[in-house]
Amino acid sequence: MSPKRYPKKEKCNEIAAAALHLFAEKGYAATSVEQIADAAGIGKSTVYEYFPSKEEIFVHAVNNWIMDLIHRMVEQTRSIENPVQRLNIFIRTVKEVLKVQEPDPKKLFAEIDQQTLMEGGAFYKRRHIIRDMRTRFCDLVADILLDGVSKRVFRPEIARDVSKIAINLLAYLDGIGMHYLIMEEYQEFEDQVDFYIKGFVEAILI
Amino acid sequence: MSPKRYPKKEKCNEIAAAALHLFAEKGYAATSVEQIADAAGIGKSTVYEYFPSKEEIFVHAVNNWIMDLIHRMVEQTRSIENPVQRLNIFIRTVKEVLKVQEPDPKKLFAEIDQQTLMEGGAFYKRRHIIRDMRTRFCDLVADILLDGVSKRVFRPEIARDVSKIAINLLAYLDGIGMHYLIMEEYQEFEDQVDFYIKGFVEAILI
Amino acid sequence: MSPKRYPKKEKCNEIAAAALHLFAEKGYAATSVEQIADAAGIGKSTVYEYFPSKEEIFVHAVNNWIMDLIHRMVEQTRSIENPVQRLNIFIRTVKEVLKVQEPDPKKLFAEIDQQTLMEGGAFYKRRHIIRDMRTRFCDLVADILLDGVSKRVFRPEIARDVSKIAINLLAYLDGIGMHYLIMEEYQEFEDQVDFYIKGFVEAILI
Amino acid sequence: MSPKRYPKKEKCNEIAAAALHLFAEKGYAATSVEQIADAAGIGKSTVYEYFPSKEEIFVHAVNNWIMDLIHRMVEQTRSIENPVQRLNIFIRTVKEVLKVQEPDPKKLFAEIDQQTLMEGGAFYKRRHIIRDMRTRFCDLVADILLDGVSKRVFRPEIARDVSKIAINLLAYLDGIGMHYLIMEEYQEFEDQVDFYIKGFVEAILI
DNA sequence: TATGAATGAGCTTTCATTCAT
DNA sequence: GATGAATGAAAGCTCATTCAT
Repeated sequence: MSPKRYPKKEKCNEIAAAALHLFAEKGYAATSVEQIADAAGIGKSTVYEYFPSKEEIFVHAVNNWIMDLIHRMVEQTRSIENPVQRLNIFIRTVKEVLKVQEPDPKKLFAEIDQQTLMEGGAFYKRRHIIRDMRTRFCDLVADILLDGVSKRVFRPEIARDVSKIAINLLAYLDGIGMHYLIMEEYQEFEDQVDFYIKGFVEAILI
Repeated sequence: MSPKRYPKKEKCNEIAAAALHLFAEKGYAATSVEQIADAAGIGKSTVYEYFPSKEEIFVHAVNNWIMDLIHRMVEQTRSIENPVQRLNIFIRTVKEVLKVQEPDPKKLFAEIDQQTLMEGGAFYKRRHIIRDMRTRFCDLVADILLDGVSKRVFRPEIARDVSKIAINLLAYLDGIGMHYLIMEEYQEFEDQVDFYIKGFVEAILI
Repeated sequence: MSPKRYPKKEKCNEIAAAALHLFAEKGYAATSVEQIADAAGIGKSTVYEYFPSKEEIFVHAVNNWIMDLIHRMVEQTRSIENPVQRLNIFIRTVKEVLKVQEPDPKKLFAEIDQQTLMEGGAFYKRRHIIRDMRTRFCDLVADILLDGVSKRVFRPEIARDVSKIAINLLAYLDGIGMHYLIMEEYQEFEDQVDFYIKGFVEAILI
Repeated sequence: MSPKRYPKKEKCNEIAAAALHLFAEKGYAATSVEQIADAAGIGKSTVYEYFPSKEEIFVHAVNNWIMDLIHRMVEQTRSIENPVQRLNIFIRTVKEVLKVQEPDPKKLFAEIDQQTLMEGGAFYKRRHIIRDMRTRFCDLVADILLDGVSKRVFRPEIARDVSKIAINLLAYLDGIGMHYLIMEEYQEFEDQVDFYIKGFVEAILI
């Protein structure tokens, strides 16, 4: 609303975006505010005109990034009628997201988890943000599954365990992303996921 | 050979063990060498008699811990004849390992992943150690599966994809551990894993 | 002359007044120009339209405050005929001044002393301002005493030492203000001063 | 007791002593830890081996200094039989203490008062230390006065108000010290005090 | 072997001040 | 006349590492 506020918000996002790349590359601890300032093309102390602390930069940057991610996931899968296709589109979107190189989302997830877990981490006292995000991802998957059940495409008995199934699917995707990040055989990653999903779909199809 | 070498190795392990707990609790970056020395009951500079750097302590500690872990996994599952039971024992051992409180293995895995991924991390130039470990876990699972195939308990067609299946199973276990670490509903963790494994076994049983 | 000049002066005083409260509350060093600007309801850089530096704000603010103080002291005591009563009115005015809560004059005096004494303090190179003020207070007391002598109410021999006596009285008032500021038994403050003054008056009365 | 502790304590005192001079000269805020380190002939970070913060250096330094001051005052006046002489010795010691150039005690008192008064000052949450000190000085004076009363040298009626009298005497000494620090006519300082004390003694002598 | 002591390099953060608009 | 934006300089503090003993 206020005409003054927008440029400030805009710049906040610019700084946060620059920071996100560094955090993904080197991690939170190893990224200095000076590096963030350099990457954003401003002076070190200027950063503090927009954020009260390094921690806040991280939280803001991650928040922006995750919100955008969730938004895209929802958008991509929203209007598709066929549940199997919808599930496939969801998986394709996940794979696409994980394929991005800059900033590498797998590294970011690792960093976020770290900062959520460790005492004194940037998200340690804000787990709720991370939990919310995970919950929303689960809800998205659960929604697709229940939609499939109601359209008599997926087996009716999965309705009862839909939340467990969604969590397990996301846990797998988390884990396999991490695995290939460390193993670095990126080319096999998609095959591997496809193989998993094939079994997954088979198991829930009527 | 040298009679002095043995006590040196012993003490290395003592220090590494003390360090491991701190690394798991607070993370690598937030653990200072002084804290490690205190925990090991020695002077700060004495630590440098046994390790050339903080990084080396981490690598050594993690190495010890993982080697022990793998050894235990192999031991537990080695001599069991029934493939289904063997798989269940494997899963039970994994769950038991993940249940340990001190040092929390889930946090350690997160920290290890972090240090493997991030530029300048302690394992960044030693990914091979972490990869080896993952490979050995995969081999263990693959071994169980192939054993089941050859005993005509598991479907023969899984033999072709045994490596993919093993990787996927471990990825899931990784991911679900992380999930519950962040969501903190520990009590549901075992249920969730059991639910997954039930579907998994059903899918591979003849 | 210039019609613009007057509003400028007005605003200077407004800013200085706002600053004075902050200086009294938190001290010179701990008060930032931003806080002063906020308190004055203007932008930070606008402050620099009216003052060339933070130091100048302090000097101006203190100057205004002290000038007003002296003026009031003189006004209150000017027209009283009876020397004893005049002295009492003077003391009563001092006590009243020291009782003010916002801005606390004792804290201000402490801050002024500090800034006068310490190398690089705001008044370090302008001691003359503070000295002038002290001199004028002394002169006021001396005037009261000499008036009493000439009216044959105070002992004639004090005339010779009138300046010493005045300085000592003011030194005492300074010191006792500070004492009670630190000891925080404000309620006893007036009793203590009255006790002192009683002795003082007895000693100089014929 | 512990043989390790003593050298540490010794060095603490050395650093504190070096710091005291700087604090007296430039004030607490304007003295940087680096300057303290330089003055003590050690590296900046070495200071933090001995003190956890700059504030603690100040508190320690002031504490040492004040304890020594009180000790000397007590020593000087302890064994004197004649109450008038004892009072004079007390005053002489005060004057001597205030005459010291390095570190200037008057400046230090000003700085201590400042740090006691201002929110967030080094002594703000430790007023009790400063109050204790003031109380001990008062007790010393009160002791001298009561001794004089019991020896029938000082008027018996002062016994009732001994505490008030002591406070007033010290307030005066505080104030006059400050006065001459600002006015810088040091040479007149002693005359002025002597003049005051002469009147003071006359008033209490039988 | 063991360590107390020392430190340099680097971090996050603050703030008085400048300047284009 | 007023200010939002930017910043250089400096502060307090941490910590892995070195070294003499």
